[in-house]
Amino acid sequence: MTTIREIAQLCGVSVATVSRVFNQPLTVSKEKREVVERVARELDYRPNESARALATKRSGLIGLVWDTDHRRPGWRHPYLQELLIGLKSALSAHGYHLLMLATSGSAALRAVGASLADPVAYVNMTRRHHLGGLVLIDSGSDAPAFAAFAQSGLPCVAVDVEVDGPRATYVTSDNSGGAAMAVRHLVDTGHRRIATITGPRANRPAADRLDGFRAAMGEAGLAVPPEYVVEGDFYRPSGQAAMRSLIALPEPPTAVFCASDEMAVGALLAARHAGLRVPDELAVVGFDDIELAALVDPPLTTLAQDKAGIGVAAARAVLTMVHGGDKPSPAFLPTRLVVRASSR
Amino acid sequence: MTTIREIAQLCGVSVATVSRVFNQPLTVSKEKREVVERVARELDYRPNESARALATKRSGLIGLVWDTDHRRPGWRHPYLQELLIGLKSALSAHGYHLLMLATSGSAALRAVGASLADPVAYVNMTRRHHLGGLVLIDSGSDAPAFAAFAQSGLPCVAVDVEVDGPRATYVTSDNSGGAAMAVRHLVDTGHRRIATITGPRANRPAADRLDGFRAAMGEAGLAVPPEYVVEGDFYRPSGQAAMRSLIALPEPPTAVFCASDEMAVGALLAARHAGLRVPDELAVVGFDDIELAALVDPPLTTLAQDKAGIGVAAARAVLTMVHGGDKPSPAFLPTRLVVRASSR
DNA sequence: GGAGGGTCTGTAAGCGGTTACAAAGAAAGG
DNA sequence: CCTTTCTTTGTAACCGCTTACAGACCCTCC
Repeated sequence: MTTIREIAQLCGVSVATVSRVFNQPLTVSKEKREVVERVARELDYRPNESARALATKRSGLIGLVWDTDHRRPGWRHPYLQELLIGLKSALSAHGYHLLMLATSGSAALRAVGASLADPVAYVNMTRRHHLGGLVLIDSGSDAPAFAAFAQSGLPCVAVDVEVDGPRATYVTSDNSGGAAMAVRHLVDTGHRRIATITGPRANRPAADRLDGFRAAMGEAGLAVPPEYVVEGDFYRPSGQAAMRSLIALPEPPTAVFCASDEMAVGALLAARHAGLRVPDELAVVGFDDIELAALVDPPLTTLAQDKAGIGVAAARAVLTMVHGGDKPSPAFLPTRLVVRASSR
Repeated sequence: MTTIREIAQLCGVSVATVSRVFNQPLTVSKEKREVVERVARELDYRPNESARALATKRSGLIGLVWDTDHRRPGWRHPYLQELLIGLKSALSAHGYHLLMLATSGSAALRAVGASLADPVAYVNMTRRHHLGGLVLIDSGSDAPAFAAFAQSGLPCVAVDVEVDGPRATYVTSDNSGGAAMAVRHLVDTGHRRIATITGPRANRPAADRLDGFRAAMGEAGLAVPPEYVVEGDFYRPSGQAAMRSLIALPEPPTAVFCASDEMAVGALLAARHAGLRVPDELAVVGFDDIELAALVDPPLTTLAQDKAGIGVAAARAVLTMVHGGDKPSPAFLPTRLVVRASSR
């Protein structure tokens, strides 16, 4: 690897001048600048990132905190891949790389005494690596830990979790708006008895979807009896169980809005087991637009999240703060109603 | 952040001694070692990774090269999430973090003139960040670029792509063994006319699956007419098209082994459109065991890959080389036949 | 012609670690 | 008791880059 010193020597200038050419080009005379640039190009010079990070206390790295939930080993993020694509492309565009930090439960973190339950060590890690900021991806039960990150003062952007702190914000879909769209769609197709299967009460997106559901039902002049609101946990089995209980009601709903596609698939299964025809006897609407949604039978009407867009928004937010900007307000990305055969 | 110098001062020893306590503890007398360790713990000292990387030319980072294929924007890795979980947990266990490198097509790489087609810049990036090695995740068309990485001399481990180089190896499933299992299963359930829909010819796992198919058919004493081997591209539409052509044959197969679940789902769709009952009139077996496989109608018999295990194996292989070991031979992880209703 | 003010450049002191080398002290051997 | 050897420690150079500071040079203006 060629160093700044070799270039300086070849060009007959000092190392400071070479460094300036790359960092504050305008302070160097045109002639020297051009010579240095030419030589650097010929030698394919790239600054050593470790040295640069050491000297400037900044590295071109953004940390990614994504812990796999060991209490729910089968749990999968509904759109991790698209999220990463968005994140990565937006970060790349600004010359940043994404560092996936070691997870809790790992020897690496145990060695430094860290776990998501003890975010201090994570924050420490961030400083040691001179990370510019953190992107926090929820794995179902990290919200309390994320709150601690947010308090640390590091630039933090959480995805689908509400956090607050001096330099912390979050990005999520317009969950209440999406839920409202679902309700309006069901009302438009003639339904009056509409139930919902919610996500965990403590989960912000889940709460917002429920709020949106209630608001839109109110606007449509429809009542929401308490037994029409069943709490699930976003996973398929809970959707199936919830649907079973709804079907068993004396006056079962004719339509159900599920706060996740996984639960909606569970609801479809329960309906099938009960011999209910979808969408004729029961309409089902999900949320997420996971790949599966288009492929189940019948294909699922759902609210598509702008998955990559959420990644891009998270990247932008963290970069804004890294570059010294004020913390952006939380972003709520629009969802899109995708009507398929499970509601007609 | 506390530094080594502060600790040295507090303990009344030199910085060299403190450094030794962490790097070569046995060369320091027990008394001093204990004092330093105690003080370090009290001050919650952690070495600065940038400084350490600069001095040792080693960072605790492994690079991840995963480019999203811009020519196939909809393409998704069939098991990225599980792969990352495996990778990350195995790397974490040894104190390494995973650095997702900026992708081609990004400003970051254009700035340094890089793209996957020009791996030199990637390699350069690896050196600048003092990365220990690279894990290469195929996005469908990166094999040529990966070959160049492998030649660079950096420790490289590719997933599902065959590479060779001084310190390059790869990890994949036992593709031929899996395919053979599929054939034996179909033969056992009474099939004689068995066709296959393959992946792209240039793809190593696809080729291996075809080899395994042929070998097992040979062992069973069954012929494989050329029209029973149709090339697909792993994606659903190609599976659907291939199945259509198979159904149109004068003597159509009674069973088909698809080299991916995506294509198998396509085959199911084609069968449904043609009015063929699965599994009675046509048995279908896939490969991968993606989440979808269990949920299509009928649920798909498939060969489950040890997705997280592949990540773990890749991590182990790269760490072996990082720690100076010889390059491990390619790993072929066993697959597991999951029999579902699409073949009975 | 000299003071005042830019512009450009080099010197050198960091950033926070690691480690070669030398020195000091202790232990072992003759 | 002296030499040799081993253990332990400190000094200082170095990793490669950034940047504060000061000096050199050239203009402009009075």
